[in-house]
Amino acid sequence: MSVGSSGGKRTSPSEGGVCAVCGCPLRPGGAGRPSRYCSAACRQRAYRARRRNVDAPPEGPDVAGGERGVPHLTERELLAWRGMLKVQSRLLPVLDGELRGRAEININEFDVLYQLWLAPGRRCRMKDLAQAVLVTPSGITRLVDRLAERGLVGRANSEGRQAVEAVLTGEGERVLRRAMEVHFAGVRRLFVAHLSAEEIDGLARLWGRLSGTVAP
Amino acid sequence: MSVGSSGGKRTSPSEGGVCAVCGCPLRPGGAGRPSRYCSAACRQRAYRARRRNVDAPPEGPDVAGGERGVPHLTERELLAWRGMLKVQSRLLPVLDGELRGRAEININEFDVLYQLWLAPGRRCRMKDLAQAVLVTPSGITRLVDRLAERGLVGRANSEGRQAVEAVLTGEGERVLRRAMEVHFAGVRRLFVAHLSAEEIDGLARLWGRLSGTVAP
DNA sequence: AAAGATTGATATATCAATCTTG
DNA sequence: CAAGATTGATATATCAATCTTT
Repeated sequence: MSVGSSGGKRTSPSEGGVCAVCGCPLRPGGAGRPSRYCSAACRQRAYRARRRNVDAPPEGPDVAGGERGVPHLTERELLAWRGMLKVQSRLLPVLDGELRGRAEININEFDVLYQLWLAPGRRCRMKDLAQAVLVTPSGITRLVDRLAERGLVGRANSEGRQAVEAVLTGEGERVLRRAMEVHFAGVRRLFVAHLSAEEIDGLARLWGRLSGTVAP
Repeated sequence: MSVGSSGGKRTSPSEGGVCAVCGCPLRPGGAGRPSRYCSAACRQRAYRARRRNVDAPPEGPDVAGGERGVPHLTERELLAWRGMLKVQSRLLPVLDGELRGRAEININEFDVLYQLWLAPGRRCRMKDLAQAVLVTPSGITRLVDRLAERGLVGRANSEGRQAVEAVLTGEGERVLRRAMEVHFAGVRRLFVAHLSAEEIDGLARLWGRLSGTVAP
């Protein structure tokens, strides 16, 4: 494919489909991409047929390499910033996977249960919960919906107030205890274990200072 | 609403709708939630009618507060970890918004253009690009699709190789230069400006060490 | 009217499968 | 077949609007 192509659409498989090579009916197929061929052999045959009429693909423009420094930041500062992004986006999927696999909740659901558990009375208004979990109001509504369907939290509208509160249930607390066991062990193994006591202190101080700079 | 309710569904607005109070036809309405009332007045009337037959909602279980320490981590270690999550998830939406508003790309699209710009020949295989941008293979396919539709990158399949390469176009580089101006100024203002030189160095070193611990 | 919660539409990521090519 | 890329289905977040209650 040549430069500038945006990978245009190919012919879609016919409805209720037959193999594009031999015409055999295709298996119904469940999730994932639907197949156009009844077997790997037919797929190969189609490939070889295509190969016969292609010519060498044109080259893309080879822009000369130049400066790579970025505006406004030194290399060191760039590393301090992008390193954080990298570390976090490598670690979070691992921690999320551990929770899904061993505690049946994802990492955002964990955060909701954890924040409720921290709060006095194991309860928190939706608005404050959204702040703590770092999602939007609609995000917290749907997170709580999912957890409520499983009986891990309830909704309360105590004393005729406008605000709705989410409340951690007994079952929710049981799930959370198991999840904390898994999750915080993971945080230690993947993050804390690689840092010195001074670095831990330094980070804790530094995050505290930065948290003040972008208001919630 | 009482505890344990999961906020069950309400009657949905009738198709092609009329006001639930006065029966007037509803305005067609564009995005967002469709309305059930023709005016705020009718909405209020429905509310007052509902109010007449509700009794005090039952209270939720008020679990006694207990221990709040978490397993496996000290308080300090917990701060060092959760502070990073908090700072990053507060800063990223701001930086994303700045890019969308002033450079017409989002922060993941920025990352793709930036990584291509860093690479020799302004080009990079899809697989390596996915690694650099920290998304899955299907994620990078779709990101490049979007950018290619706008002419900011192209696809090349040079020298009969299996791998596809994404290539930064001239237009892509123009957009990127503007975006870097906006973005890295934001990173300085929101992050770097609040740290000492020693802290910057410390962070850069520390991220380098951690990056090695969870393999790409 | 305003604060807070919810909802339909939508954007965009991942997952699980297939396609493409060597 | 294996490595790499793509795609349909799906999960889940945000956005823009309305609903709910004070």
